[in-house]
Amino acid sequence: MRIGELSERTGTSRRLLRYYEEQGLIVADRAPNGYRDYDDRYVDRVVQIRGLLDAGLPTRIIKQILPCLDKPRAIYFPDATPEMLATLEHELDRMTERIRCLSRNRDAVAEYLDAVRAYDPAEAEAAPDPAGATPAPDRATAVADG
Amino acid sequence: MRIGELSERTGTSRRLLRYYEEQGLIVADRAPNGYRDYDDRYVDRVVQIRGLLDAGLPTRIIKQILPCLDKPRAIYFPDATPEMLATLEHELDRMTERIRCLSRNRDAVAEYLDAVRAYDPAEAEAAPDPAGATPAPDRATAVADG
DNA sequence: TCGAACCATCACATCTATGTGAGGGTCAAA
DNA sequence: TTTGACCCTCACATAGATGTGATGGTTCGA
Repeated sequence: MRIGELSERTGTSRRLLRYYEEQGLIVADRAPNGYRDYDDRYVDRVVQIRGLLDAGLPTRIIKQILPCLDKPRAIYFPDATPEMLATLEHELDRMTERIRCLSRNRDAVAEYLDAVRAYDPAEAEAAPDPAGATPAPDRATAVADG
Repeated sequence: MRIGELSERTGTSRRLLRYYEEQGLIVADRAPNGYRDYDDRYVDRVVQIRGLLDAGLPTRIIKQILPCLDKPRAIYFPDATPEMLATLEHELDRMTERIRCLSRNRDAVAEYLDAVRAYDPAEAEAAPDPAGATPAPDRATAVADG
């Protein structure tokens, strides 16, 4: 497929797809006319890249870990230089730490939202209504037990 | 404590501490001479901010979720505007997605590293040798993809 | 009293991931 | 042949997190 289709299927601008290529995250074949030509599996690959970027990893690290993610990976073993392995171990730790931090905070936010949902404004009669008069917020309805 | 000590205890530059304040993530008391004065609990607070930043959350979102993280939080319920709750729910989803993505990739990297560690070049000598011939090649070229 | 070590604000620089637009090819359909 | 929808490269712009330096005030010990 060409860059426009990949862009649509991944929700990623053409500009960024070219940028990822420039950063060495993806490599595109070229049609005789110079157009980039992408394999189907690039859809998943790009989505994965976007997820990692969104999670805070820089392209230079993503570039390092991407080769670990291909399934038949044994062929890469001889490629692994000691520095690269050290980088990977370090990034592994950082990812674990990120996950821990995110999980902790996500749980806290979830707990907060649960508590807010269980909070009945009728019980706090004099509660001010700062944003508007709508008494029923669209999504925040009773999830907790009544 | 003053900004220098907080900087040392959190491993965060003074510049960034002022930046976080500018972004509304922290609020410092001021001594009569104008110096910022921080409570002890700011150490944890700043570390938490750094963790969230590292995990890819922008300051504007961190600012929103930080109030959810204080333990005696009931007083915030009436403060929660519907838009803020919607933002939080959305961010909750994004955090969950980030965690999922990070976990998946971390596991893949860990699996890769385990495999590399278990990989004994001596065994590869007798085994089908995919690319290189010597036990310690500089860089073997990955042959067939797929 | 002096100098070192803090602190303040302000402004400019940098890096990374992105947007946007200019100037120009390719190609298929009207 | 023209038009419109693609594609190319190149270059400049922006936003967020961060570094660095200028300029000057405060504190404290020698």
